[in-house]
Amino acid sequence: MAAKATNPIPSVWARRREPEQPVLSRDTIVREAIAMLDADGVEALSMRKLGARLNAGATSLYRHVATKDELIELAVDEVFGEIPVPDPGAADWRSNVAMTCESFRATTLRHRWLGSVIGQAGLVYLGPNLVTVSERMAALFSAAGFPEPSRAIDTVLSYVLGMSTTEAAFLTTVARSGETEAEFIARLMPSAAEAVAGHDFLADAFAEAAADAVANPAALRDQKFNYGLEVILDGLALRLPR
Amino acid sequence: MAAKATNPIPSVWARRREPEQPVLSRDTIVREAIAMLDADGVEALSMRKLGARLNAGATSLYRHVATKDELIELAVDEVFGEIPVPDPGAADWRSNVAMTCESFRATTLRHRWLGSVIGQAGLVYLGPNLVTVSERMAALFSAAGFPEPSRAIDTVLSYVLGMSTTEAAFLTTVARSGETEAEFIARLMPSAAEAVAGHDFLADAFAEAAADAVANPAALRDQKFNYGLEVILDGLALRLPR
DNA sequence: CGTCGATGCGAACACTGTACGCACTGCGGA
DNA sequence: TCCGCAGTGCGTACAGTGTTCGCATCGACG
Repeated sequence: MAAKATNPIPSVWARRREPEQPVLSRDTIVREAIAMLDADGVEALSMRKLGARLNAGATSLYRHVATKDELIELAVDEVFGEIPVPDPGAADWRSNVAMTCESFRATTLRHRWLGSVIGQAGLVYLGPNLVTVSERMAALFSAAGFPEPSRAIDTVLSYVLGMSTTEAAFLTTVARSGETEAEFIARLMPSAAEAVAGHDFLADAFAEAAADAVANPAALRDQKFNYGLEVILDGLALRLPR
Repeated sequence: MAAKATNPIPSVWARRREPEQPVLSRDTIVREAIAMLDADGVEALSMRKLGARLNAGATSLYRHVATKDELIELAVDEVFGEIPVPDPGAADWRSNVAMTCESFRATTLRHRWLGSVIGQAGLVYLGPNLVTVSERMAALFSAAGFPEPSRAIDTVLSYVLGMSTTEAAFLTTVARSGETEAEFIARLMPSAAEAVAGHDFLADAFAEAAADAVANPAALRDQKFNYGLEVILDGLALRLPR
């Protein structure tokens, strides 16, 4: 009874060697979960696989994390910690806000699962890192003299979230195809052309953009993002007093 | 061998009575899937339950739909068909675009799963209804004289998608709590206050908005949405020639 | 009447998240 | 020195999941 069948002779040599491994803790679990999410997307994260990566049984994780959803919440807030927001004095408010938005976008594209899980759960997390980002953005807009900083924040963040989530989803599809972005777009072209056939305005836009799209897709996405960002910053500027 | 053990005596009376039911077809499947998604959200949709609702076995659905993901794609495009886009001549371009955005938002809030599945799969669907919406929006911006209609479309749609996805996720959480929106917010207040404590700008904003938030949450959401929309329309207006 | 393509479906496979209870550890107190 | 205890890991099990496969049955057509 004292010795299991699989380990009949409990000798000194057989005891305690795992502690070389970094021990199971909430932080290591979250870190490894983020690594898995980055590598294979949100539907590839399973508690069993995550446990295996940590040399642990699947159900051991539940000692440190209440549920898989909670684990994902933790991962989301962890990732929000990667978004730097400059101090109000760093530059003019437009540059400061623009830089923050670029960082947000970069983070969303680096962790392409972010947008989709935010879409599922909303921004109701109230995790410390998200709160910090919000606070520092509020500081930016307040210093610039905006009467309703939180309105401005909501506007800007909604745009960035919507745009970069769409981008991330697209890039995920591309990655899954095993092709480069340009190859994928080239392969998509015929069916896209067919889809817009008969729709005059879209057909025009398609004809114009097609060449650039395969030539330098990433640059095109950057331009698209920046166009919308400038539109919003212009619109906000009109709301500054005087 | 001709008669199964479960149905030993094939009599006339036991034969063919289901055809009273509307027959299994792609359209009825998609329609019923949307109903289930609306009722219980995306993670409550399973092929077995959907089959049961249609008085069919789970695997029968695969005769009409290649995969669950494809079924969801079909559901998404179906729902895009609910978004009316006015003709360019209906009113001035600002009103036309604003109406379209309101419709988009309303549809996203009516089908609260929409945002989250778009976040997962992107807008690469190219379904006919999405194409139609895009075409008609392009017509709107072109008629107004915008030099780059598709850029304007992307900007506006990204904002609406981001904002209403966040809204929908929040409303889903509320619905799951069984409370009204105001009750839920009231219950959330203490932990929100704790989360923003020590963050001066957020604490200010919180103190200002707290009362309105419980008094009329829906109106507050409307205002928030319209603020951002007006910002973007202002920004776009600056890009009109002359 | 016989054949054929389309349709429905039961069983099975490989997974999933998670509840439960047992085994083992190191530590504080008697 | 020993005991008990709190914390941690994990094997097992359950109720589901999406999807494949092969068989049964149907209406239509030659």
